[in-house]
Amino acid sequence: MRRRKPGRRAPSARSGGPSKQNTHRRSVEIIEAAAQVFAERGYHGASTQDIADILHIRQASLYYYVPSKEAALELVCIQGVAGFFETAQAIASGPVPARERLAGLIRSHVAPVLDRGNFVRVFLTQRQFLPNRSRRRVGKWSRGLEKIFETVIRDGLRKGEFRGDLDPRLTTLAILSMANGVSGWYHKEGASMERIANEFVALVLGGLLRAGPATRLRR
Amino acid sequence: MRRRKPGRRAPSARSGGPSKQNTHRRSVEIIEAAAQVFAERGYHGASTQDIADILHIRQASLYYYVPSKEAALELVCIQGVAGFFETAQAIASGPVPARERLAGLIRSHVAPVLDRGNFVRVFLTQRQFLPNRSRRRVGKWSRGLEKIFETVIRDGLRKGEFRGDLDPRLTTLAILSMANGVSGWYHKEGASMERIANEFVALVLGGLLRAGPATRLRR
DNA sequence: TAATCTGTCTATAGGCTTATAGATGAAATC
DNA sequence: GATTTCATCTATAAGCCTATAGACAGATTA
Repeated sequence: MRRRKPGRRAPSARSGGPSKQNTHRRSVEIIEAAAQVFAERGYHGASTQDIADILHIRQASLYYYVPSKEAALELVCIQGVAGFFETAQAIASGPVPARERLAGLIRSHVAPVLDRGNFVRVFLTQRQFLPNRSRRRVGKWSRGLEKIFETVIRDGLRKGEFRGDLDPRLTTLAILSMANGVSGWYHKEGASMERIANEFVALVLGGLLRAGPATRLRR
Repeated sequence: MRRRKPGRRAPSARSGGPSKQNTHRRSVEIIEAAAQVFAERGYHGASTQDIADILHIRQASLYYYVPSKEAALELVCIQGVAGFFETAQAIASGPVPARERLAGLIRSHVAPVLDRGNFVRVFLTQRQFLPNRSRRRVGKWSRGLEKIFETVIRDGLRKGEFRGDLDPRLTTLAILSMANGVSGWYHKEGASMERIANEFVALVLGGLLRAGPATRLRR
């Protein structure tokens, strides 16, 4: 929809708004509602009216809490990645073998879909619509996360835990694609997140083939 | 200005627009442009003006070829899945072992990203915005494709090719998530599609762990 | 009690968007 | 040469969308 600046310029920063941070209970609700409609209809497909409807307030009232629709997207996206990076880093630097660290990374990567599914989905699919500045910022976190996975995989390769013929970069992308996909179908499947994570770990580490030299695939 | 070659069509039965199918060269270009902007900006984020800009025609001229923006999305999505199903079915019913059929399914699933990336991406990420009727239709194809993967996996399980403890449904979703993810990063990576497909097949069948009983993960 | 703060409301400007109507000129056909 | 067809153009209606301005009532504070 790509709107230009509508209306005239405000003489100064808006005087209203919740005095402090978005620590208000209501601010949290607003961002949750935004996450929900952005997840359901996409950023451009969602209107601020949709968000207001969920909260049973008027569309204009949103602007008491959030300066713009874009800012709401930014807040949602940030909450969609928040914690991922730190958690992953802690796991990746643990003292256990690479395969266990990778298993931990996978588990911790899919887990947030459970309680922050809307935020994760919006981050994964709508962050491209952020204004340049914040898009680059969340992009960095994203790439940082990739690097963490990749480093663990390289580590496992170097130590001989993993097959020597695999490409660390492509393997990283494959695992992340798999894990990120969960947010798209979790709510439609009956499986628990724990079971999904276990299955993913087993698949990534062991593959489908029954163990034994006779069944290895020729390449 | 900038007129194109005459269309050389049989007299049209309908009032406006190219008489037959979208067999027009120009119609093809229109849908390709739509696929491009829908892939880049999303269905709701793209305007018909954006499509027209690519083609260097006026926004209103699009309506000579396409009755509505929604119809354009439908055409793009249909081309995004077209062939997938038939190809997959042919591979799945082949006479080779399940692991080879699965490998073929994976290869044929990622391949179209090469030459129809925009269509595939739109299908994967924008089909939710189709009007109910066509959304259900492409949804059926989608679920049919899942079923094909799942059937091959169950087959490999039954015949003892695959590990007996894996969940066919979750494994299917994992593999499809992985394969579908490719459309999101292929254009940013240097790897060829063939290499990606090979890597995926190796990962899915063999896993990361170096073969041998000592390295199997405890669950 | 008066003054201030808080959260929400009404009203609306200004812009973008989809889609329709009808005009137009070049090419094809009669 | 006249007529029809094709592909595109101009103009515009009608509607939705974001964001701003300012009013207002209840709660809080001085």
